[in-house]
Amino acid sequence: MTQPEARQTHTAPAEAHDVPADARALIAARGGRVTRTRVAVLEILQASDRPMSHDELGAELAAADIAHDRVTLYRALDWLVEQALARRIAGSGSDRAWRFELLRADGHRHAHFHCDCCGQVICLEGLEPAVAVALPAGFQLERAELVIHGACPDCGVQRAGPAARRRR
Amino acid sequence: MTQPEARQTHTAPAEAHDVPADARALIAARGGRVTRTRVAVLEILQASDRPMSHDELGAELAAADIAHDRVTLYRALDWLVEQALARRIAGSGSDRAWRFELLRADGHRHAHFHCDCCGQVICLEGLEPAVAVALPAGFQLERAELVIHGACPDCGVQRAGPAARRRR
DNA sequence: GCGATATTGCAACATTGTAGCATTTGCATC
DNA sequence: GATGCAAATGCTACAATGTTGCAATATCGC
Repeated sequence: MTQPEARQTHTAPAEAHDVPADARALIAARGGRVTRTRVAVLEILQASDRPMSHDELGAELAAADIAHDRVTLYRALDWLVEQALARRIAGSGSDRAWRFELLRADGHRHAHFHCDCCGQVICLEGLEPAVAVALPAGFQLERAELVIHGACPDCGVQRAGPAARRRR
Repeated sequence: MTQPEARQTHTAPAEAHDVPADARALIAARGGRVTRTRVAVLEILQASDRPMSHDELGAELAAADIAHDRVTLYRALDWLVEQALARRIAGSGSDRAWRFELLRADGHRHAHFHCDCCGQVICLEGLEPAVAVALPAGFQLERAELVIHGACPDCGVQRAGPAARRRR
């Protein structure tokens, strides 16, 4: 998994009040048990500005020296989604893994940018899928997912030829 | 696999002009060998009005009594995509399989509707993702994928309670 | 019909996710 | 601080979806 390990993430104790709310409190408030993995996962997501995959989360946990099991991680994420603390977005591109991002209280929705080059997914804050579209009769709209594909700033510059764009 | 040559597979002369172009000709024109699986896959896609997954294609092939291998099917589809005869769209929802649809010569793009109930994907012809959006500096747009989630006409009516909407 | 080589078909493996179940842990209570 | 019990964990297995390598086969130009 081409992942340059450890991105900006990590919440140093000093900046604990930067995050929306205390992870432990959020978990406890929902009647869930405050466990190692849940707290860590929630904190990592709070510190991240883009959706993360199981794999990336796992790497972060490992980097932080937090013992965890693959299945437990899946279950912790499932729980967060179930409790409406996070939301699951479909992997776009050839990367068929789920990604997770914190759900904002304001129900804010935004589009995502998928870099076909490095596979990274980035939130496009200012871009709300304006789908007041007229669906054919009978279809019930629940939500719209908009994914923009292309090259991110990092990849855009070093992109040499079309061969570099093999699907990923 | 005793194949009585000149198998005249489908393509009943009468409906030959229904399909965009003869599958065999399309394949040959691109320098590819005209093989059982490629022709059949292309014809099935031509006859379908919605993107199909490997699985669905495989079922169609089986139904038409066309011997095929799982890997061969994958490769035939890869080839079609490579030759710009088809395009691959990411499975949305929890269904992480690719789906394929014929690429129209006019480069027409449209959005897709994913039924969260039955998992079916349908083309929304009249709906082109209007993403003349202003991407942040540095991002290069290549294409936009718009997926509308909800319930299709078939599922919409019989949808009883919220329990029926478990992710799928 | 023949030969070169593009495709196939098979088996093995990779990735991502789930299910079942015994063991451990968090936490309310004593 | 000790205790009990359900909630979580951490295994191991398994399922779904793809991919890779390679020998056997079928296409197609001659």
